[in-house]
Amino acid sequence: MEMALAAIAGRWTTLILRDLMSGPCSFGQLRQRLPSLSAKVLADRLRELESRQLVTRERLSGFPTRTRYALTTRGRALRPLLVSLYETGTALRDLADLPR
Amino acid sequence: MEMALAAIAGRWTTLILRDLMSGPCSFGQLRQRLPSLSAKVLADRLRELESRQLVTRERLSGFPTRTRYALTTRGRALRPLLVSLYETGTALRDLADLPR
DNA sequence: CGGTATCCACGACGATACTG
DNA sequence: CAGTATCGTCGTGGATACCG
Repeated sequence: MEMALAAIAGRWTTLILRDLMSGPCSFGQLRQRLPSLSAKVLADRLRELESRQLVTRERLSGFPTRTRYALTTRGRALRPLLVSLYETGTALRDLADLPR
Repeated sequence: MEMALAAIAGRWTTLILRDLMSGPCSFGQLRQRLPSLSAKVLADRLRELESRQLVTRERLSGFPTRTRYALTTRGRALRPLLVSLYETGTALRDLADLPR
């Protein structure tokens, strides 16, 4: 459990992973999908995910620079966990305030 | 996903929930199972879990005082998530350092 | 476009001591 | 036994400004 929690630790991390689940993204694309997230925090998260070997970073040639972030095999291994987070959230919502 | 993450937020929270999954516990029993956790932090977590309606607190009569913590229906709804955390952790361990 | 560099505020965590 | 009170530290997240 600690390994999995460490993988998704940090605010916004799960949302970034979710976006990458549907395919590689550039830095700017991620910013567009997560507008309330500053560049610094997004860069922090991506560096963390890279160091955890969940995401790869690839600089594309040309100018202006483009960067491509993609999930690794380890990163894709998190998909069932994200699904479980979603399903659990739904279950909690359905049980909100009603029973014991 | 935010609902589920909010439910398990906080250090030690998942471990406390896991212990309660196997049945109600007293404060002291939880301390025994989580020796590296101070009384203050355990009390903090239990108050949070209570306010999130995931755990109930029941004071038993007699002296010295005993307290019984138990999961609510909402709390039990977290079981699949804890299982998924465990399985994902195992999967990450199996993929450690090896492939892309 | 894709980031860094600074700086700050706030809150979580934890140690220690004490109490009904 | 089951907590509360107090206090300090440290890290995280965020705002803002700037750079190759």
